[in-house]
Amino acid sequence: MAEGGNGRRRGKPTMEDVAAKAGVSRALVSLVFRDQPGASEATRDRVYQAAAELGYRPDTAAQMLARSRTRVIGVMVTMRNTFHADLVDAIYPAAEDLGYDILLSATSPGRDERQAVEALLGHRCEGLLLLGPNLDPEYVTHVGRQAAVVPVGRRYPDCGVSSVHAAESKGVRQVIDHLAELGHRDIVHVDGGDRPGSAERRKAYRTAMRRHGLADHIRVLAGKHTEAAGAEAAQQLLADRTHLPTAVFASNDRAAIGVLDAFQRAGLSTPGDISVAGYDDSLLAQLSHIDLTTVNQNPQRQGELAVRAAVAAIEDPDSGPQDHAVDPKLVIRGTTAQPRG
Amino acid sequence: MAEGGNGRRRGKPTMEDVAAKAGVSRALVSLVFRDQPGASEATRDRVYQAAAELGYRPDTAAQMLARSRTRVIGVMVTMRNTFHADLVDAIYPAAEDLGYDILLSATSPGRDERQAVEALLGHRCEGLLLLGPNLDPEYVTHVGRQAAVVPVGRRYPDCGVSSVHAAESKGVRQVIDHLAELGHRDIVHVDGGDRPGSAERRKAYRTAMRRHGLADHIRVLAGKHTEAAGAEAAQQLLADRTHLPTAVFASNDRAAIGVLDAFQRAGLSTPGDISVAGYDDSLLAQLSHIDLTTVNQNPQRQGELAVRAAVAAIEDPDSGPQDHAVDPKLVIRGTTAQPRG
DNA sequence: ACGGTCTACTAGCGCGCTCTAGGACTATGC
DNA sequence: GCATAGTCCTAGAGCGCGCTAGTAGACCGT
Repeated sequence: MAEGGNGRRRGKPTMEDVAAKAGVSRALVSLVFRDQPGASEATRDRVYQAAAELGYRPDTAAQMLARSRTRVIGVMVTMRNTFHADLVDAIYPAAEDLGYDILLSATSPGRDERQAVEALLGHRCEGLLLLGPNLDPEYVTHVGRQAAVVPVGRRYPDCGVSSVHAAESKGVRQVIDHLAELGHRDIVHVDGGDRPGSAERRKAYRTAMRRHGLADHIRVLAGKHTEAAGAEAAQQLLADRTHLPTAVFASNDRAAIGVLDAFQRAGLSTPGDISVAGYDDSLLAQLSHIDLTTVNQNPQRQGELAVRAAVAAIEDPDSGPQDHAVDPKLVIRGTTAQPRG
Repeated sequence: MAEGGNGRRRGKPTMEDVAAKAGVSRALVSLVFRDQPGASEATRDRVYQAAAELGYRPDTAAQMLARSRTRVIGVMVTMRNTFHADLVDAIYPAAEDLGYDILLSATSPGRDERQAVEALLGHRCEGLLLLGPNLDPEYVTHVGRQAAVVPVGRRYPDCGVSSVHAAESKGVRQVIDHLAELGHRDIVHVDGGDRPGSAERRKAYRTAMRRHGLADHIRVLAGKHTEAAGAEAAQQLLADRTHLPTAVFASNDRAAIGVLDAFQRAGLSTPGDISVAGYDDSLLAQLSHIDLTTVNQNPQRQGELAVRAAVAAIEDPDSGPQDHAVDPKLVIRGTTAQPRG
């Protein structure tokens, strides 16, 4: 090994070592590393120099222990969810800005949400961002007493926790407005079953339809947030061709893609024969060969707000829970157009 | 608040509190929680009881500090990568089996791989799994001296680290064997540029073609691992319809989907007019309306092996680096069939 | 009575850091 | 001269836990 010096894995340098090397006390090194006043420029440089030479890195575990604060925010995510990925992209820089560290814990088949949350609590997270949680309110209330919990994408009223979510009704309304303005009247909604947000979207669909005087055209098909469910709903529509709607609004992009696919297989063209809109503005929707009209939920802003809400709750525990509704934005692409005739 | 007792966020119960409540010493509580011999059944029960009543949870930071071991393995992931999601699914249970904790750190636009790794090192990870890394060998060597590094999906020879990856050549060979057996001779490869694994796949394609006596039919189109790149390559093929191949093997699923889409738009049917195969067996490939023949890289096994390799290196630092090649498996779906005529 | 060997437990140091209290030294005012 | 203030630094007490060394008591055999 052509390496100079300590090629050992064990016995990493500590503050003590740095202090000895720089010829100062351990406390002074701590001071310098925490960027606190009370050390001369010259000494600071010596300390940094010594640290660099030793390859010193502060021990997070010890820091956490020593300050009773950990300055860590845990995030429960689902790896496969691209919306979560967008949120995480926003969460990291927002947390760094406020001087917090981020810990990710994934749910997956074989690792439920509770396990993911427990792991984070074990790491003494002061804040806990739950992305698209499906936890029961009792548990959230319980966890909310141990950390500043912020569910994202779902509200937990009466749990005493802040939350961040999209203003579903506004997004849905934009979709229906868009379709109605194009001249559509028969607009069917394929819903998302019991997934977070689905109930709100379903309700908002009904409201928006009524607002356009289309109450008689309200039609909701049971669905889920999967391609298969979307395709199945489309099959249901295709079973009675005489009553085909001119537009379908699916509760999320994946379902919309299933709908699209089923129609195309049945020989219908989009948006010529039928318009389709989704929800989420996922990467899928953006693919050029899909080019789906959908609703962007502004994950950037949601992520940022979630971090801020958590930090606010951490640093002032007496501040009550806050509810942040982020305005979504309609993204018009190629799957919606005027109805035929 | 209709809650009984300590609704405070600060001042979480410690081992001391549990000990006092159970009427034993702190050391005994520690013993019980570590599942070590030396405590009677009755006392164990009392301790657990007291802990439950107080809502006690061991402090990970303190544990890490006290044993000089942290028993933490950090994982660098890219959230949007579904293959990484599959790996993580396998990593969690494998780590738990061996008594290790998992910490996830995501790369994202605005957070490069080094930052993700540094964050993990700050948390004193003993092991470091790098999923699909793009780091330079010098850095990997450097980090390898501080933790047991295991790159997954890419080899770092001469860096002194173990690695886990798919046996690319075997996967590619299976694809070409499959296509050749169906009767294809004009098999074009759309490569993946400089992405990890692409060079191996390109080379393996050439070798496999020669093995089938198809050296004269070798044809590689420059690509990338995106739908757009796949579509572009397909356009290139479509430009000269008299020399259309009968099959296309893309370097990953996303590119394959781009190829598929471009062909379908051009009025060609799959697999009737042309067969298409991908690589990865991503969720996309599994969608019923895509139904892509592809190669499964066995993420389950790769994740498991990666954890084992890291633990092996941690617990016996003198064990040399090991290279684990995981056999991939061809998944035949609906986009490949006998060539027309 | 003695030592010996169990089992069931406790005392207390140290992990690497933060942070309060205070010390040493110089500069300034009167 | 003395007090006052400011600057740069150090001592040392924890943070919550793991773990080694050791103790008390029970039981055994002689």
